[in-house]
Amino acid sequence: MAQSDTVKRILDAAEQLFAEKGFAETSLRLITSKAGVNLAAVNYHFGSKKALIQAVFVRFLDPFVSSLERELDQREQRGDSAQSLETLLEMLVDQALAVKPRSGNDLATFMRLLGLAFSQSQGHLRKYLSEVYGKVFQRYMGLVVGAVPGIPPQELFWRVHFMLGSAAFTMSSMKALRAIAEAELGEPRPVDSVLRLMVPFLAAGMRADSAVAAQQAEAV
Amino acid sequence: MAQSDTVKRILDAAEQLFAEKGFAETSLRLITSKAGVNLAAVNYHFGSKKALIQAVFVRFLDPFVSSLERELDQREQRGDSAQSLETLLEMLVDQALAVKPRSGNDLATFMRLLGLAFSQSQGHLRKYLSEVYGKVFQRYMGLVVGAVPGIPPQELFWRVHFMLGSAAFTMSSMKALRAIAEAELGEPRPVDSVLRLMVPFLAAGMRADSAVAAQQAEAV
DNA sequence: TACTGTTTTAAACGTATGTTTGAAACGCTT
DNA sequence: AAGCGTTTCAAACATACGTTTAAAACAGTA
Repeated sequence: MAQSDTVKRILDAAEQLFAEKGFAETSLRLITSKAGVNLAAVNYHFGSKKALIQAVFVRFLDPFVSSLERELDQREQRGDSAQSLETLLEMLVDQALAVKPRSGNDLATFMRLLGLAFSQSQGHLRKYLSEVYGKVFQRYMGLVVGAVPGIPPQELFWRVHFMLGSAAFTMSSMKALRAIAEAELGEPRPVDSVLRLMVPFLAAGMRADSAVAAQQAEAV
Repeated sequence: MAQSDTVKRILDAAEQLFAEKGFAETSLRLITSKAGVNLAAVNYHFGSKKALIQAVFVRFLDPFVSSLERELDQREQRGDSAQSLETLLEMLVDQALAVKPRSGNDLATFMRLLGLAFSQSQGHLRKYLSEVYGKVFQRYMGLVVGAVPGIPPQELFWRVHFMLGSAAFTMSSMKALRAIAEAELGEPRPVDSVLRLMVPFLAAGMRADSAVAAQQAEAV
């Protein structure tokens, strides 16, 4: 028969708990009890906690990346190689929104995990991610660079990560922020709408005059 | 005589190690051995590990906040109530750069701790920080809002948090990102330079045309 | 049904952690 | 020098962790 759903239940529980509490703060006992499986199941099916962490990332990142690559291929064959920055950003938003939701898995979980991969990993996970997914990242980066002329590549590198930070932080605190927004402004705005709100913000930031140039202009 | 320097040595070691590895990943034994003091010293002088974490934040955040408040007072008395967004952002950068460095304490450590305060949101630390430092934060944000006219308040609310996200994420991943940047671009850019890179990016994003207006314009 | 490989289970292992303890060492006053 | 409160120290404590083990339960095949 097909493999029991133990593996899937472990991945589901781990994904959710990692996103909530981080890696070190989430114990295997917490994961397995939430998943309703035996403690030893993790080491039996995955080998170790480290391997489980990697497996969680592979499962949620692989479909996203393949989908993104497919979309990039399509646009390339259609010939529209030079795209506006807004189009490129909207494309990311659409891909993120297209990831099929699992049990207790929403967009916020996805983004929070992505943020954790950068801020919490001791080099081991980050290295793995950049090795496996670095190619798509660079391909996308190339299009972004092409859409933002006149900015030195070093500065562009940092701006892309400012962008990533905006997304990761906003999405990971989305629930809390929406509650605050509702209490203060009385307007509950849908999640995907908030995501789209980011597009003009980020696009304008990416296209801003170079920092050095701006400082020189101010000094005059 | 005055209290021995055990407390200071513990705080120095803890500050550096927390910034490097995070809270959960840093053991008291690692801290005390790096500080050259006995293991029990932490619980004797601080009471618990949690209390030590808070003490570390108080020590490096208090001077920063007081200095920031003093600067805000001065500008208020000088009458320049309406300031450009860039000026306000640069002000934050300057205050961060002005914190006097201790042994083995540089700007990167400061930034990483600040980022951890947000990203390690799970728990008492964030609540404590917002209670103690929330007043200055709101005062500063009021000035920021005043510097960005013509944007609906709901959208401004989210943009402020996009900004916050860029800063928090970049700060907490600063070290990792600098390593990547060096590997890919071969150019090690100093930390304060990265900080200043954020100013035009964030300012432009804050001032971008409203999302709805931008979408309508694209549809034409 | 008996056999075989896979999966699950309860229990234990070894290690690392935060914390506590009681005695020793220290610094200061008298 | 004697006394006293404070600080340091080595050692132990209790707990939680990731991992391993060996037996039991299971599923499919002959």
